[in-house]
Amino acid sequence: MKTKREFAPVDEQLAYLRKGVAEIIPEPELKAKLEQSAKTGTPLRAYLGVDPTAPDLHLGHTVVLRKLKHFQDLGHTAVFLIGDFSAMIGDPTGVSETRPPLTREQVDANARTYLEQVYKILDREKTEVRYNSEWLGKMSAEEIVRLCSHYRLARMLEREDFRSRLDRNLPISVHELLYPLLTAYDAVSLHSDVELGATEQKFNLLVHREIQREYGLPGQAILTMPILVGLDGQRKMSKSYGNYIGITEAPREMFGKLMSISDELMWSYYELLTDFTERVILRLKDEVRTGVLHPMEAKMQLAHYIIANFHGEDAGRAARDEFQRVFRERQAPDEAPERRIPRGEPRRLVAVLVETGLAPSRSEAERLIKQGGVEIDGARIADIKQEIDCSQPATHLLRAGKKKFLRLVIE
RNA sequence: GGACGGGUGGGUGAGUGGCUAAAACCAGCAGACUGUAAAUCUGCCGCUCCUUGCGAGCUACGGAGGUUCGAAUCCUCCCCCGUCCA
Repeated sequence: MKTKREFAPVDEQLAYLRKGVAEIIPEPELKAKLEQSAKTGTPLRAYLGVDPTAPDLHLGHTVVLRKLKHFQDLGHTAVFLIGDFSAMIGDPTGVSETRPPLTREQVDANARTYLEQVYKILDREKTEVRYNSEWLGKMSAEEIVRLCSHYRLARMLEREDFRSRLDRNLPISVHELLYPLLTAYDAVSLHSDVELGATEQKFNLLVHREIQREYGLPGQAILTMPILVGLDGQRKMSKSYGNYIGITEAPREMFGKLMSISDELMWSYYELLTDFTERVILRLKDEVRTGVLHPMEAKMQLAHYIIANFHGEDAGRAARDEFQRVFRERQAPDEAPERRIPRGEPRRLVAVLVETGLAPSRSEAERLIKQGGVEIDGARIADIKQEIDCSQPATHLLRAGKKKFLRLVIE
C-alpha cells in the first residue's frame, strides 16, 4: 500500500550524502541502490544501530545520527536501532579489555533516555525505531549455531581489537566473538539497504553485509563517518575518557567546553557537527587564516550554532553572552547554582567547599585554596583557615577553580 | 588435568623486608601566560585532624590468614588472567 515517492536526482542525493563521510563501501553500489529506489519510488532503508551502554548521548554520537538524518531528509527510511540485546554483550570494538555485560535494567533505562535525545536530531514522526531484542531475544540455540556457522574464526581474529589483545596476552571472552554476528542478524532482520556507523565500526559493518548475503539478501551498502575527537584533542570523544560534551548538558556547560577545544580541532567540529557546507567552512577557515576573523570569534560562532541546535536559538545566544561576560570581562556569572545554609557560627571555608560540592574532599579543598584557586566575591583567598561569617543573612559568590561557581546564601 | 608467567594508585608501569603514600610517564587539578583557547612554564595530585609542619593519625599494592620490631616485597590457602602441553 505504499505510494510511489518522488526523490531528488541521484547525483544530487549522492552529493548530499557524501558530505563529511569517511568512506562509502562500495560507492557504486549505493548509487545503484539510489537509482533503483528512484525508479521504483521505494525509499531505501538506512539504519544506525546504537548500544545503550550509557544513559546519555554525546556529540560524538550525533555525527552519525546527523548522517542518518540526511537520509531522512532525502525521503528515505531512517531506522534507529536500539541494541538493547547486544548491549548486554558489549561491543569489543576499540576496547582493550572485556567489559562487564550490562544488566537488563541498565539497558532499558538507557534506551529510554536515548530516544528522547535522538529526537533532537531525527524527525520523531518519520523515524522507525526498533530494538534488536525483538529478534535476537527470540533466537533459538539452533538459530544461533546456524548463524555462527556462516563465519570463520580466522576472519574474526583478523580484526585489530582481537589481534592486539591476543598479541598482548590479554583475555578475549568467547561471547565477544558473537557480537558482530548477532548484530549482523539485525541487518538481516531489518532488510537494510544501507548501514551507517563510525569508521571504527567498519569491521562490524562489513560482517553484517557478508552475513546478509549468506542469508540470501542483497548486501547493504556501508557508510562510515569519521570519529569525532574529544575535548582533549587526542582521543575519540567518549564518556570513559571524560572528554565529551553530552547533548543534554546545560548550554553554559556546552559553551565552555566547546570553547576549550583547540583552534585546529574546531574545524573538524564545524565539519561534523554543523550543516555548514564545505564551501562555507573553507571560507571561514580562510578568513581566520588571513586575520579577517578572530579564531575565538569563529569558535564562539560554532559553539553558538551547536547549542542552538539542541537548546534553541535563545539558549545559544544566552550562553554566548554569558561566556563573554564571565570569562572575557571576568564578571560574575548571570546565574550560578545556589546553595542555602542556615545562619549560625562562622564556618570554615574548607568545610563549605566540600559541603557544597565545589571540592571532593577537605584535602582537595585545602589544596585548591593554597594554590590560589578559590575566590569569595571576586577576592582570592589565600588563607586555608579562612572562615565565612554566617551570623547574618548575606550572599556570597564562591569560585573554585576556573569554572565552578556557586552562590552561597546565608539565610 | 600438568608446567610456567602474571595481578601495584584513574591508566601504563617501576619497586623483591625498613630510606615507599609507593619511581617514571600519561591523564586530572590549580596558578602564570592568553583568546577560559592550544602550546609552554610552575606547583599539586589517597583520606582525616590540627598548633598548616619538610606535623600527626588512618587507609592502600587481587582476597584471607601467617612470619617479622617492621611486608607491596617472605610463607600458606584461595580467586582471577595469560602462555605452553594434554
